[in-house]
Amino acid sequence: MRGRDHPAGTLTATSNVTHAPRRPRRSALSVQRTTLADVAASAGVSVSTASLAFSGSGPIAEATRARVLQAAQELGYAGPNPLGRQLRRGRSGIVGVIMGDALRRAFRDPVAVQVLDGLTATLGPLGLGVLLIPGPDDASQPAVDPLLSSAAMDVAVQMWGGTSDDPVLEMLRRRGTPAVLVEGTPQPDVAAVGIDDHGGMAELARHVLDLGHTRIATVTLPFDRERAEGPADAGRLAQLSWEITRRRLSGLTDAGVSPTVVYETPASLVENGAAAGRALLSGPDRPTAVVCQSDLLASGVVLAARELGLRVPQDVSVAGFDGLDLPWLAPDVLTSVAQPLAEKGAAIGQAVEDLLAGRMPEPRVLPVQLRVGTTTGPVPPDA
Amino acid sequence: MRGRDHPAGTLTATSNVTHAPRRPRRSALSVQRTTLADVAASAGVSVSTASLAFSGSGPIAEATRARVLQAAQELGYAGPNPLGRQLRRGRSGIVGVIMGDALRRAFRDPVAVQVLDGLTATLGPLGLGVLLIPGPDDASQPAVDPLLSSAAMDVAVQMWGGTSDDPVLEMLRRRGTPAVLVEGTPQPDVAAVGIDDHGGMAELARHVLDLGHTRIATVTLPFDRERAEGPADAGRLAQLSWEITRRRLSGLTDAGVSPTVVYETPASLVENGAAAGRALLSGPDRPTAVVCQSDLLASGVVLAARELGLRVPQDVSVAGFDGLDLPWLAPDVLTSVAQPLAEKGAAIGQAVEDLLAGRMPEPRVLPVQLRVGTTTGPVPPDA
DNA sequence: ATGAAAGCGCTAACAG
DNA sequence: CTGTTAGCGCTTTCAT
Repeated sequence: MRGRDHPAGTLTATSNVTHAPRRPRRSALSVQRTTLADVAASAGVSVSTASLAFSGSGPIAEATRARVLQAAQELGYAGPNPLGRQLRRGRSGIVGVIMGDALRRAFRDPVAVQVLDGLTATLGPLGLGVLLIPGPDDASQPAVDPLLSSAAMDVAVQMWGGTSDDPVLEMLRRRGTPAVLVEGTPQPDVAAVGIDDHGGMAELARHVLDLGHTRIATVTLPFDRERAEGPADAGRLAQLSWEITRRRLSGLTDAGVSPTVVYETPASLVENGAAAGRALLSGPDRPTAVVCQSDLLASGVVLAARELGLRVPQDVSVAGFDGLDLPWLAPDVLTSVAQPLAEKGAAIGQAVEDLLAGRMPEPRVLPVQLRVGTTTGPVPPDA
Repeated sequence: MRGRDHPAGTLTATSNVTHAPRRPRRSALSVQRTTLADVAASAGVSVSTASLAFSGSGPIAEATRARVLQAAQELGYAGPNPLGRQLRRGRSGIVGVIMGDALRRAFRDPVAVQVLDGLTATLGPLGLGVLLIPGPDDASQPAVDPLLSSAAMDVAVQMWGGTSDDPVLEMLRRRGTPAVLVEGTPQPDVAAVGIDDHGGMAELARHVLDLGHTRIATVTLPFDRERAEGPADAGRLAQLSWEITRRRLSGLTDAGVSPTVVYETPASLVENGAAAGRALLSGPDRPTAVVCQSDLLASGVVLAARELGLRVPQDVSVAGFDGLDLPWLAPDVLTSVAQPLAEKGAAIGQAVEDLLAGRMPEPRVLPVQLRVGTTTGPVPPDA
């Protein structure tokens, strides 16, 4: 009883006798929208019955339903106002998807796009919609998008999520919004979907080692919100906070590769790979193999190699991660580790469904597969 | 005066004596969420004052606000529940964006992505979020996504929208949702943003004509939801219902080009362009120039030409539309008509803002610019 | 099968 | 500057 008791006599006094009858103020956009009450009145039934006619839940005589629908038709009523329904049900039907990056970059990454596609395909039939929430742009921007703190959403999905003290996760916890973390650090209160980054990268590493390479450089995904660019020294390596980057890197080193250079990029795009490629391949002591943490980065390195007149794989081997189809790299086919992107999206969708049903789903780790293309070959004899 | 609690004796007649006190049923997800009323009680102020403390609208003593915020902090209250706020305000803060295609395809189109990026950049500061709504996949699917009829949104944006009897627009009208139509047929009740397709394509046509070409084929965007593929005969041409396709086509013909073939594609993607290119360039009497309605289609044609051993532009000229940066086509640079993509997104955002303010914005037609690259050249002497 | 009542959580108009 | 009151539009018991 949150404070609204009145002494008996006061009721009339405090009641709205003194208030002039208020004109309901409406949006300028819509002239007095029709409500379910209007429809019910017009059909000569109660609001609750009219509600039944639309929701289909609960018993209602076919004739009555028809009458209600008829009345709705006549009044141009397009169905229950979602806002009222949402408040009543305590559900918005919205899944917030926090992209792993600023949208302009995120959408250029086929990995993000294909996962998002798989996700929407799963969510659509559930009647759930996707609200796009931009991820961290760079460290100069606020850490969490305002939408994250104010938008209505039943569940949030963080695409390649961050660390355990990630401000995004903090905010979601505060709001009590259940979350699915994709490619992040597992946490007890958050559902997790990921792939076997470590295993996949280790397999790729063994492939490259088997070819005889020893001077192997690696080009990585961003380390953190700083998004630095260039070779990472020990100090910088210690700061590596993005889990996906860390796991792929440790897959490589755990398989026995000691990279000559760990080259950090600010984003997983072709141009960043090209920049890395130019830096790595134009100096002295260039590596005979460059293992990249994404296909986009790898294709940039291939482009840079071509630019520098180096033959792939005769002069330098290049490998990526993700297993994208990159026809424009033709005639080359990238050696890569394929991850099941659509399945990943579907798995996220299932996790969302579970959370909505009040269940915490088991962490999912999807398998990956080494796919040898034409961009890796034996170490050059003169190297 | 609906159902508050009153001192036992007074209102017993009208009150719910017969009703057992109900346990409020909550989502299984959240254990009894804190509300503004709880915070207000804890801070010793009224709910409305507490509301003021959060919204910042209206006068409130600094000390009071601090006390409320403090109480919120202690109770772990993350701010007003958006559902309640939305119902009360009659606004959801959501802009539904109906993509021009199934998401998996839409996201592969840099045009859609860059416009979407420009749009979100404008909408973000306005506190508006983007709800993704898939567009029509093909004719076998339902014409409008269920989200369109049930999701809460204040405004809808239809990306390269359809015809005047478009089922999407019909639905939005029924719901009374204001809409922005991008690249569609102008309509009195809908805001319009587009580019000068006709003029741009005409300019491109003149460029090609000036180079001496006469056997000119054109590769077009989809005609309608059917998404047929192949040369369009007169009958098919009469069915052309997507405005953007029509305008770009008429820009070409109005400039004096009579295409040898009008080749319709099911989507604006590289592979569709490649398929068209193979079809157009491998037969006899092949055109000396192929003018495409998008850069993605054009780059597919270039790839097909290379595949067939044809030199671009010595053997065949290829032109596109959009002005995308396609580095992987290197060393070629596509001749194209550049459209201002980010500005387009921003213009859409402004239209949304206007509609929300109850104003119908003037139709916007953004300028385009011919950009001559390396893929168009003089007609081959032997042709 | 239908109706009455309650109330989801919030903001805004108004009075003081 | 603060509190009171009303009610956004709907769904859901519960009683009939």
